[in-house]
Order: sequence, then structure tokens, then C-alpha cells
Amino acid sequence: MGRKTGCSKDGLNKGAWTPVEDKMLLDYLKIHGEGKWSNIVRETGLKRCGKSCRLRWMNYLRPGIRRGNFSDDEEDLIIRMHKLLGNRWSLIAGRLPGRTDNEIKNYWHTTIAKKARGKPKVDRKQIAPGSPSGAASSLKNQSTVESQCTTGVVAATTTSQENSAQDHQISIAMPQFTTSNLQYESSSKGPQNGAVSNFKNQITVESQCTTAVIAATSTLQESTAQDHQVSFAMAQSTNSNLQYDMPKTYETESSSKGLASGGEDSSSNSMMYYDYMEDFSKILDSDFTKFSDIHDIISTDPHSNNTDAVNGDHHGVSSDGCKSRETTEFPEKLLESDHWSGNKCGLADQGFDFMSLLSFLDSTDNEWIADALGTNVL
DNA sequence: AAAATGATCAACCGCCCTTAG
DNA sequence: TCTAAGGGCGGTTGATCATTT
Repeated sequence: MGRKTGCSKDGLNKGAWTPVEDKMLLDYLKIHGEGKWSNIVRETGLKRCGKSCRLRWMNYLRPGIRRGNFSDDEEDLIIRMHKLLGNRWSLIAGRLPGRTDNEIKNYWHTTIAKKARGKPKVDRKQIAPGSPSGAASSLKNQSTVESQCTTGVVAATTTSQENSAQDHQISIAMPQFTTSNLQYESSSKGPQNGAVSNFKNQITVESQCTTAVIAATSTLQESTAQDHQVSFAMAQSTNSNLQYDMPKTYETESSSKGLASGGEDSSSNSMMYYDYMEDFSKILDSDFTKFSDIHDIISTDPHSNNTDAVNGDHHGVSSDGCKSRETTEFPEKLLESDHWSGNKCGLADQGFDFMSLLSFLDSTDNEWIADALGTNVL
């Protein structure tokens, strides 16, 4: 290919963004929404290439971006997700709402990798929220509830893009009963040909849960090319601080019964509280060992008839049967372990052995990171 | 106090995939 | 079917700030 990136044109600015540039970009996005990045340059006179605009928006200006130190639980989840997905930072970021792939990638290389080498992180900052270039914090509301966390949580985000594409995200938090600190944070996942959606709500739940987080992402792209993405990560922690997208209309409850609600804008967000002992147990009681079963249970789109793992990529099957771009090939350690009875392609094969994966993730074997880094274990 | 060194992270680069013409 | 443009993503760089000497 060797195609030009579009950022190599003369006359375009490079380097750090100025507050004026940020404002120009935000003003444009408020009116036109995301996408058509290259139009921004033409229509606003902003001397930045479309890619640079997108990057700035995605990593910095977008509502809901969280800054500051990663919690232990976030780190734990990152490590476990990395076990599962490798360097697929965008997928990992998808399980950590408010965190960008870039941020997680940086964190991995600067902190987690360092730990693997036996060096602790130097805490250089307690970052205040918001852009250093002056962008306002997107957080609008925050509330705190006390909860025994007896509910399992299913968060589903549906976003219509360009009328024909829809994304669905489903996250399930399955609480148990030890100490933790869960944060649920809401945002709207971007406008559709309309105004920029701001952060809608943030709810902090001080609860007594151990989290087992099962995150499932179902992506439906284009009604004519229905792809599905289903990925799961199990995070176990004793002090969790995780965030989930929630709609504005969300109401907190500490009871074991929950609710479902929809969002605003042309995208619809919905959060459903599943009764932990009833609805969620149905999932658990089912043949939970197959992703395909999970998907059947929590399918969110009646039009979807095609479940393709990881990133909705039907294309490019490699010689080992894994798909070319988004296929996850599990670590050799996993494949060799007694825990595992699935195949190498894992997520690309929605029928792989889920329980084996969980068993592997729960193991204390951290050699994977040493393998990845060529260094000592954590 | 100044220089050297290390750490962090925003931004860029280039590859790949998708889509439109 | 081919080509080019747009967009997404992971790897890398370099500016900036903190810490150490």
C-alpha cells in the first residue's frame, strides 16, 4: 500500500494541540458530530489532518475520558484482559470505560511492564480531570449510593451510526459479597449526525462486592453485513473500582431487583439490572461454557443472525484457522496448560471452552507476562 | 543550583481493512 | 474488479516534567 496518511500535507500543524484548535474541533463536532474527519480541515480551516482530529477527539476531548491513576482493579483487569487479548488495546479499552486505548497502552508499557521487571511505578502525578489545554471536564453529575450489591448488572449500549450501523455493548458485573468500590459512570457514546453528547451521569456505588466482570461486546455493523463481536473477560478483585457506561435515566437501587432504561439521542443506551439470584442464575445455570450460549442468552439485537467473535471480522482466515486481524490467539501457556481444552483461536471461535479460559485466568501463573516481556515475573 | 537521567504520555507514523466510485 | 480515500489500530517518538546526582 504505502499510502499517504493524509497528515503529511504541507501547512498542517503538528505537535501539541492549542486551546484554540481544541475549540475549533469541538465547535465543529457539536454541529456535525463524529466522522468525516477530513471534512473538518476543509470546513473549519483547522490546520490539522483528519486523523489528528480524530485522535485528539478520541483520546482527549471526547466526553467521559477519565484521567488519573489507574486503580488496582483497573490494572488487574488490564492484566487479565491482556492475557486474553494481547496487545489489542482498543478492545481492552472497551472494557474500561473512560480509558482510551492509548492511555492503557502507555500504562502497560510504563507501569505494568516495569513491574514485570521488578521496578515499582513512580507516582508522578495526581492528575486533575480535564485537558491540560483547557478542555472542560465532561462530568456533569455524580451521585453515590450505598449498596449491598446484590444485583448482577447488565449494561447494554446501542449506538446507531450513519443510520445503518449499530454497535451494541453489553457488560455484566456479577457481584459477590466482599469489599469493593464500584463506580458506574455514564456517558453517551457519541452523536449521530447531531450534537456532541456530553457526559450524562456518574454514579458511584460503594458496595460490598467482589467483582466477577464478564464483558460481552456485540457489534452489529451494517444491516447487510451483520457482524458480531463477543468477548469475555473475567476479573476478580477484592477492591474494584470499575466504571460502566450508563444512561442518564438510570436510577440506582440497592435492592436485588433492578430495572431497565433507555438513553437519549439517536443512540439508545440501556442498563438492565438483573436479579442476581434469578435472571442471572439462569445464565449461570445454562450451558455457560460456550460463548454461543452466552450470546443467545443476552442477545440484544433481534436482527442479528450472525455471531462473529472479537471484532466482527469475517474476513481473512489464516492457515491455522484463525482470522487475520482480530483473531485472538491465546498464549502458548494457556494452550499447553491442563486448564485448557479450547482451540488456539479462542475468541474467533465462539464455541471455545469458556470455563477453561476462566480457570487459566484465575491461575496464579504469571509467566505469561515474563514470556511477553522476556523478563522476570511480577 | 545545575546538569544528567529517568518516567510519562500526547501525538505521530505507517500498516491494514473497509468502503465508495 | 480495481483504485483511492477514509478510518482504525498498534508501535514508536519526542517533548516535558520529576527525580537524582
